[in-house]
Amino acid sequence: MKKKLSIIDIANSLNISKTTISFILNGKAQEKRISEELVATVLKYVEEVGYKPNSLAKSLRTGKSHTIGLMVEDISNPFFASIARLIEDKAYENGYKIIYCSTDNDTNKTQELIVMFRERHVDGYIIAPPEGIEEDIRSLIKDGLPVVLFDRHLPKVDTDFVEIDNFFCSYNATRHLVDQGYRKIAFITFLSSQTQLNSRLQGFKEAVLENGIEPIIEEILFNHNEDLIIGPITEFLQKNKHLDAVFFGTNHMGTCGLKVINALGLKVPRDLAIVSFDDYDVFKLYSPPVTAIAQPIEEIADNVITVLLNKLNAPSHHQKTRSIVLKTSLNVRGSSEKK
Amino acid sequence: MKKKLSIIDIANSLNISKTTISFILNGKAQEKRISEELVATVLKYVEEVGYKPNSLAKSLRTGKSHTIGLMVEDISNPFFASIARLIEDKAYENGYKIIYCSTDNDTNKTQELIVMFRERHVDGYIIAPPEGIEEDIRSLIKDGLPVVLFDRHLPKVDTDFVEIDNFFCSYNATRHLVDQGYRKIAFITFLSSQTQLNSRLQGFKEAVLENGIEPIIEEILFNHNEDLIIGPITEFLQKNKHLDAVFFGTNHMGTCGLKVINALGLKVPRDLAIVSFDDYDVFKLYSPPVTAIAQPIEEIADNVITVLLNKLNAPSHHQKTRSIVLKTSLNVRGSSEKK
DNA sequence: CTGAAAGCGCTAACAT
DNA sequence: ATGTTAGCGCTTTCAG
Repeated sequence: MKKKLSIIDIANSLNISKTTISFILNGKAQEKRISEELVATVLKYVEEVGYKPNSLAKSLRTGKSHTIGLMVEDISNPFFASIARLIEDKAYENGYKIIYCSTDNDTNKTQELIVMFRERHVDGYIIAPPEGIEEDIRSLIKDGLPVVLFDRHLPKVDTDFVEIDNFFCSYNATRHLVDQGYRKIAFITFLSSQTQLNSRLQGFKEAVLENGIEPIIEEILFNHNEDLIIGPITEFLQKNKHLDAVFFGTNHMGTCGLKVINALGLKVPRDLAIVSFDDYDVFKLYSPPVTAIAQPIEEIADNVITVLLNKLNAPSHHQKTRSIVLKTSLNVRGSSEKK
Repeated sequence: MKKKLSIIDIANSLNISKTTISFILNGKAQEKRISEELVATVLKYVEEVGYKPNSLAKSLRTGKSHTIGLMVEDISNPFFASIARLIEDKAYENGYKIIYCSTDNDTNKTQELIVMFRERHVDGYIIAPPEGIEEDIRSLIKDGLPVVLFDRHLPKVDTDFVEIDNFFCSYNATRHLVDQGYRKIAFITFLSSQTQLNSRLQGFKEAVLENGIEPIIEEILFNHNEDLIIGPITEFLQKNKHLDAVFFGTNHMGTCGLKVINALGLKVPRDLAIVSFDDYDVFKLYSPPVTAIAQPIEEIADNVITVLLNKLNAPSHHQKTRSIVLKTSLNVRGSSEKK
C-alpha cells in the first residue's frame, strides 16, 4: 500500500537537498550549522510521514550493520537462554539487534556460522567458543572485529572474555562435600578441554587430594541428545555403588544425573549426596533441593555487553584486552546434608 | 589484512564482466547459456580466493534479507527457548537466519519491535502475539509480508497460525483430575484474553461443569518478575485450603506454583493434586513427578517453519491461510494419583 | 548553511 | 554467450 519512502521523496516534498536531510537525521545539524528552524521542520515532517531510513542502504554505505552475533552452546539450555535474554535486552537498549545461533560445541558448525556472520557483516561477536576454534577467532580479531568470549576462553588467543572463577567455586563446592563428611566423591563432567570444564575439574581434584581422597572422575562425550548422557551416567553409577556423593560439572549434566538417580531409585542424600553447577528451577524444586553453584547471570551479561559496546565505540582498536572473572555463590541445600 | 574482495575484483582478475560472474554465482548460467568451462573456471577461482558476495549489497538490490524475525514471549522460558532452537535449526538449513526478540507480552514493546524488524527488512515473521497487536499484524500482511503466528492466534486477523488443541487438552486434563476423584479443583492462569489461555480456561470450565463441579478460577497478572506471580499464588492457596487439586495454565505458572507448594509445605498429591501445562524437566523431576500436558514442540517448530517457507517461496501471495492445530499428550504421573 | 555528485557491491534489463 | 549500464538508498566530500 503505502509505498516505502526514501530520503529523496522527503527531500523533494520539502524542496531541499537530501544531503541536508541526511545531516539532520544523523545529528550533524549543529556541526554543519543548519538553521534550527529547518531542523525542526524536517524532523517534524519525517515524524509525520513516518519515514524510516533504509538500514540496509545505510549499512552498505557505512559498513556498520548494528548487529551483534551471539553464539551460544545451545539456546535451549536454561543457562544460555537466560544469558541470551539479558544480552538481548541490553543490546536493544543500545540500538543493536542480536542474531544468534547454537554451536552445539561443534567446531565445524561454529566455523560455518562465523563465516555466515561475517557475510552478514555483524559488527561484533559474543561467543561461548568450542575447542579448536582458535584460528577462526584470531582471524576475526586480526580483521579488527570486536570479539568477546564468555563462559570459557581460549588460552592461546588474546581476547576479551568474561567468565566465572571456575577453579575456586569447584574447589569450594568439593570442600563443602568433604566438610559434610563425604569421602567417595565423583566428579561427572563432559570430556572436553574447554577452559571452564578443565578448571572445574582441577578445582575438584585439588580439593579432594588436599584431603587425602582419591579423585573419581567420569568424563562423558558431549552430545545434544540426552539419552547419550543418561546412558553413561547410569552405567557409571551402577558400576560405582560405593560412591557417597556426586558433583555434576554443568547444569545439563546435573539434570541428566537427577533423572538417572530417580530411575535408579536412589535416595538423596542418604544414598548419594549431590552438588551441581548452575542454579535453576530444577535444582531448587527437587526433593531434597539440590546444592548448586549459582553463576551471576546478570553480571555476566552486563559485563559481556559492556565490554563489547566499549570496543564497538572505541576510537582506537588498540585497547588492552580485558579478562573479567566473576564470583559465584554456593547455595547449600538438602542434597548435601551432613552425612 | 586481506582486503574484502568484490565481484569487480574477481571480474578483473578473470578478465570477464561482473554480470557473467553474477549470473554464474546465482545459478543462471544455464538460462544464460554460459559455457560450462567458464562456469567451472569462475566457480573454481571464487572458491580459491574465498570470495563471498556482500549480502548487504545483495539485499539492498533484491529487497530480500534472508532473515526471519522471531518474536517470542520470553526466550528464557523453556518452552519458547526449545521452540526457538528448533526453528533456528530449520531456518539455517534453508539459508535463513533468525533475529529474535522477547515481547514480554507487552503490546507497546511488540509494536516497536515490529517497526524495528521492518526497518531491518526481515523477510518473514514468526510471532507469538500479545493482545492488542491486531492492527500491526494486519498492516504487515497488507504490505505483503509473510506472517505465521504460533502458540496462540488473533481471532480478528486472518493469518496462518499453528497451535495446539488447547480446549481439548485442558478439558481432558481436568477430566483426568475428576476421574481421579478430585472435586475442589482450581485453575490458575494468567489474566489475559490470549486465545490459548482462554481456550484452556474454557476447557477447564466445561469439564468441571459437566461433572456438576463449581469452577474455581484464579487469574494472575502477567509479569516477568516471578515474585509477582508467587505472591498471588501463595495468597490464593492460603485462602483456599479446601482445594484438593490445582491445574496450572502454563509452565511458568506451574513452576511458580511448585515453589509456593514447597514453601507452604504442602504434600502432593495428598494435600493437593497437580496438573500443569507443558512438560519439562522440572515437572519430570519433581517428587512426585507432575502430570503434565506435553506440547509437540518439534512438530510445532516444523509446521511453523514449513508454512513460512512456503509463503516465502510462494509465486502468488494469494494462498489460503492455514490454521494448524496439533495434538498434545497428557503425561500422567504421581502428582495426580487417585485420591 | 546547502547542494551536486560519487560510490558502497550487487542484480538484471538491455544491448551486442 | 557476454558486456554495459542503471540503479537499490544512503553518506560524505567538495564546491559553492
